[in-house]
Amino acid sequence: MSTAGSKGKGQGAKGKRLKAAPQQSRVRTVKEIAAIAKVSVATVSRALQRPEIVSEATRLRIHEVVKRLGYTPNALARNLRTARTRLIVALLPDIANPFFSEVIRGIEQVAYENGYSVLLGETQSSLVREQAYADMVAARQADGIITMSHRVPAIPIDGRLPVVNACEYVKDSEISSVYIDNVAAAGVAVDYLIMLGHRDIAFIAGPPSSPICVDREQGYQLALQRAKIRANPALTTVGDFSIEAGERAIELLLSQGQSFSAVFCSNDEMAIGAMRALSSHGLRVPEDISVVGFDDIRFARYTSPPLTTVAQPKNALGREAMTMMIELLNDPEVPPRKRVLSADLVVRGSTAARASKRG
Amino acid sequence: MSTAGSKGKGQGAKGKRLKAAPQQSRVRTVKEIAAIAKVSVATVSRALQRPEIVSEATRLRIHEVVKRLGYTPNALARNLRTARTRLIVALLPDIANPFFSEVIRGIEQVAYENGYSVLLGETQSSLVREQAYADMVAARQADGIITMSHRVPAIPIDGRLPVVNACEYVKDSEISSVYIDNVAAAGVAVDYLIMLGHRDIAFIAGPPSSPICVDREQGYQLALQRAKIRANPALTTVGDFSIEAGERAIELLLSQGQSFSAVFCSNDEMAIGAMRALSSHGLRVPEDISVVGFDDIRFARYTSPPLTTVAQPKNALGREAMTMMIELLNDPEVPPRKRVLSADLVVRGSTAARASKRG
DNA sequence: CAATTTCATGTAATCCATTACATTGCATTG
DNA sequence: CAATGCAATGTAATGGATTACATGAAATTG
Repeated sequence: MSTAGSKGKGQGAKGKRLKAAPQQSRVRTVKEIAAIAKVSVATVSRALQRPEIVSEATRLRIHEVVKRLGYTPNALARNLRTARTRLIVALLPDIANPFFSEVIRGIEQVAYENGYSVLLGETQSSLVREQAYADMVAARQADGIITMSHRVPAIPIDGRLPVVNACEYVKDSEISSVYIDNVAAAGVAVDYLIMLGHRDIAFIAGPPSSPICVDREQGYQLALQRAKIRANPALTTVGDFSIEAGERAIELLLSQGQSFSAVFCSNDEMAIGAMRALSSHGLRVPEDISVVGFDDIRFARYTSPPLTTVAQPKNALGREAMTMMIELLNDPEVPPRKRVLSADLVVRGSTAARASKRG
Repeated sequence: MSTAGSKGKGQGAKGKRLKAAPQQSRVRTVKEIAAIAKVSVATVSRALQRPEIVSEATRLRIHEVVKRLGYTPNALARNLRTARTRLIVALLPDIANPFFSEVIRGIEQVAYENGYSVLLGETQSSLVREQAYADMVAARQADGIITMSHRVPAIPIDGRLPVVNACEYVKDSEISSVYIDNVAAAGVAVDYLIMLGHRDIAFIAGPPSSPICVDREQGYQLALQRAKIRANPALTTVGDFSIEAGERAIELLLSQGQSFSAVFCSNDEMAIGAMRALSSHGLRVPEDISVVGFDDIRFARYTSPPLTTVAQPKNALGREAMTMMIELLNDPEVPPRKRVLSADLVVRGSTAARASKRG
């Protein structure tokens, strides 16, 4: 069932080496433009940077030449001089993760609107790679870093670190962060399950190294307390945010003979895994077990049943992070901020009132 | 159900402007390192670039100073001099698309392994943005472009364009491309449906502007011909690769009263949409209708039923594209190649033998 | 031992645009 | 009309590294 596979062929047809066609169009420099337009390089630069301070006649002349020769100023030279690259590193563990890819989209949008570009910093959770990207800032190849992990990369420069934290947050009060109130959001989700009559609510946590996971767990605990439900520690398991982790968590609970009528998961992937594992054990969602996820990734509404989940404002998180970054770069004196966006519970088909009788 | 929202406060507590703490650690330059290590700047540069040509004593001395002062060479200055940025733009319509995000991951991996970084060029299919990223190459802010669309961005430089095409392909024989044989791959999928006894096979096509979509449709047509099945044009509809498009396509077919026992979709999202629409009409997959997708995105195996689909080697496509790009940058003389990777049909639960009797 | 390499290092040009400072000419003002 | 200001443009310094070319010393060769 494999559909062929061929190597590229060797030498191209006319593989002679045409030595860059004698086409008159080499790479241009200000100097050439200046010479042709009969002005100094300074004037060319000014005509391009701040046209209003150049007389109309010269300006038009220069622009004509620039256009005719297709001149584009060398960004490297400019950046070296101005000490700004207009590049921002977006540091994230995994670009294929649907949550992060939505966030990065928000980042990209605001970046584009402001003349910045985004450098992809996929770390695969490796500290080495994280550091490698942080070093790009030190090497002045990027102006700042938006990190989606809970670590603040060490950048050996002094003064204000050009770092903004998104989704996750760090204790460091010098670092601006955007995130949601995970304790509250998780609480809302669990409140809802309780309202549906569930009392034995399992929790699939994320890696405890990340503060947001701790918060979500705390939200879960607090919600139970509010409802005067004694939390059963055996109902809490830890996963790594993968679909498989969700499956394993359910397998574990079932194999231990735990009794529960609902599961709250720290992210949607684990919820999807959980739903799969449940149905493969003949348990129906939501009739037998209700499932709630977290994030509201693109596919959450297309699972069957559609997943009830806490919707993070993914795009807004990204947009806001980039906005803060630009603010910070424009004025290193602006005080760091911790910005909290709101998250909403989206009720879909994976949750239902607790069945009158059942484990 | 909303969880708070707060603005940052105005002036910071000690908002005086501390004039970059007297901490002795400013940004360093070769000059300083050279002065401290009592050598010339050339020697420092050499000690860092090609340590082997510097005597051991000096090398160690320089490295010691570099380390002690935490010196990182200014990448902008280096890039300006060497005319290389080691940055590659990855041009794609949508980073949140799970197919592309896997490809870009492959790109990122090879880039990282070779000391390159990836600049995210999300275009939202806008020509303006596509051009904006292409211009970054002209401005020497990036070394090349890997495009995942079927257009070749216009870069006003001469000689070999530093462009590689991934997933899609362009006619231009001067541009290297990596892709799968879409005609064959689609054919394999449809052959399989035919083998299961299906004869009325609907096809949900993608945007005809893209060559790969044309190819997939052709593969579908050819497979029918091979089986001597007269293609029913009414069974082919066009979508835009979105889940909603898949739903709409099915709605349309059903409302027209078309009869079919299988649907082949040009991508997985549309297949997911199709499955939803089918089941919302009380049609069971695969008992009543078989569904086949294309791409094998991460979630394909987690739909219910799990989706039978043509698995594109997403990571390999990305890796290969970046590999070609590096080759091309290292030697602009290497002839352009068209590299075809193999794709395999992955049979899961959304396909079954045609029911003995049924529309 | 003189002649020739080789090795290690230094000097200075170079990459290309930005911009501080200098200059020129003209208009305004008292 | 001299003095002053401003507008337009030019000259040259600057950003920070890389590297071609130059130099001196040590090693090799005949």
